[in-house]
Amino acid sequence: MELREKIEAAATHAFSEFGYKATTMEQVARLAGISKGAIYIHFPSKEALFGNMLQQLIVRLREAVEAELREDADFFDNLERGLRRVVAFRKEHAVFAKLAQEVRQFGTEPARSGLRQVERSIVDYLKGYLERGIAEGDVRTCDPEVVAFVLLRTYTALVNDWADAHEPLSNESLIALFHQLFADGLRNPSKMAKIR
Amino acid sequence: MELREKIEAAATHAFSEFGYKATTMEQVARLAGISKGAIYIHFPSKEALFGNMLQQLIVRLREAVEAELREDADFFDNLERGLRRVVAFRKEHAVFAKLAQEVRQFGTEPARSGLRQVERSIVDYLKGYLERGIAEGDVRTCDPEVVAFVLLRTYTALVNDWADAHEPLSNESLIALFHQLFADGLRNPSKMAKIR
DNA sequence: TGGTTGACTGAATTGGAATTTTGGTCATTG
DNA sequence: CAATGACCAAAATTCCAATTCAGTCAACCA
Repeated sequence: MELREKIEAAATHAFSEFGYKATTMEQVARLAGISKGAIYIHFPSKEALFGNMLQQLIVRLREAVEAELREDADFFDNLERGLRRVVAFRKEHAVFAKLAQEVRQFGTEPARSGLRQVERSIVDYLKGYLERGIAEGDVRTCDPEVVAFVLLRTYTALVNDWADAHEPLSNESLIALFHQLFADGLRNPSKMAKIR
Repeated sequence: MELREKIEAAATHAFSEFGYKATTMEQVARLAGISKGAIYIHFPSKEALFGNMLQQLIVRLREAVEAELREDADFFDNLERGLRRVVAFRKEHAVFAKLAQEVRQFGTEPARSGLRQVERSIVDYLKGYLERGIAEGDVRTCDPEVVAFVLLRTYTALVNDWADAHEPLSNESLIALFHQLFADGLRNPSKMAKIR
């Protein structure tokens, strides 16, 4: 295992467990079995190490989702497949929840801007995916940027905030809810005649 | 004008402008043109004064929305009417945004629990409204509690957070977006055949 | 001698003592 | 006797000393 990879693994572990500000470079070094100075041969700063981790997580998540998609399936089928893969990643994206909590509690600036960047990546990805859906005629014409934003925020609200005051949603309920809300809408199809 | 009403008006004004922790009882008294002690004849504590204001705002908002609803209109028409009334309330519900910002910045506990209560009121109201929509057959069967939660969170995300990184949405775009997302869903109706 | 270390530095953060502000009370007053 | 504002205890804020920690670099090997 390359030294760089050892550092990356140690950093991911530490940041995931303790958040940004509570993990020290000393700690990462010890976890990687090297000294603090050696980290700086591979990464110029703590923020760079952190950014690198987020980048990698995003890439891994995207690759996992993409492996799940089917060329021949329609947009909503694939949305469901992707969502199913994402919720299975609980362990991996617990970091994001941890960091969000840190931002709420301490306002740690690098954690905040890191999360902003993660949000941008995800919204951009969803946006491109929606654009393809529209081009192929599966999705109604809409502003893909806003819709992507709403999809992500709905997901995080349901996964992170809903459980504050309710039983947490099972993965299946979450997927069913998304399908019901966004694919088909709330309108009762047997009353379609009532549309003005 | 009753003394109590004067105090309420002064409190609403102060809390709206400065948030919870930055408004002092002295200040409210001065704004109401009375002395600090006099407030305590009508309200037992600062928190009570604050809670009273939130309560009133909620009631006024609900009444304004309800005045807009039509017995003979279907669920989604009425949702649109209500939403239109709510967005016209910008001035009034700026307090909520102000308080949310205070909670993020300082974590002021009374502001946090006040907002929790406001959220509960609104979700409860939406829930009842959804239940009627389901009973009357306008709305597809669904869990009204989760859906109410998602509707509110989507609204606040679009009104409060979307503008952090984009042009703010016009009232009309917001209403159109809600209609498109939740009433009809994203699925392109001309491809309905593709549903498995 | 190139790669690694860990003592070192200055900037940032923390803890807590001293000081100020403020929610709430109540004897006094007009 | 309704209203006031001086007063009190508690909470918040301000300092400042002590500590922590990101990042550096002279010394140290292998």
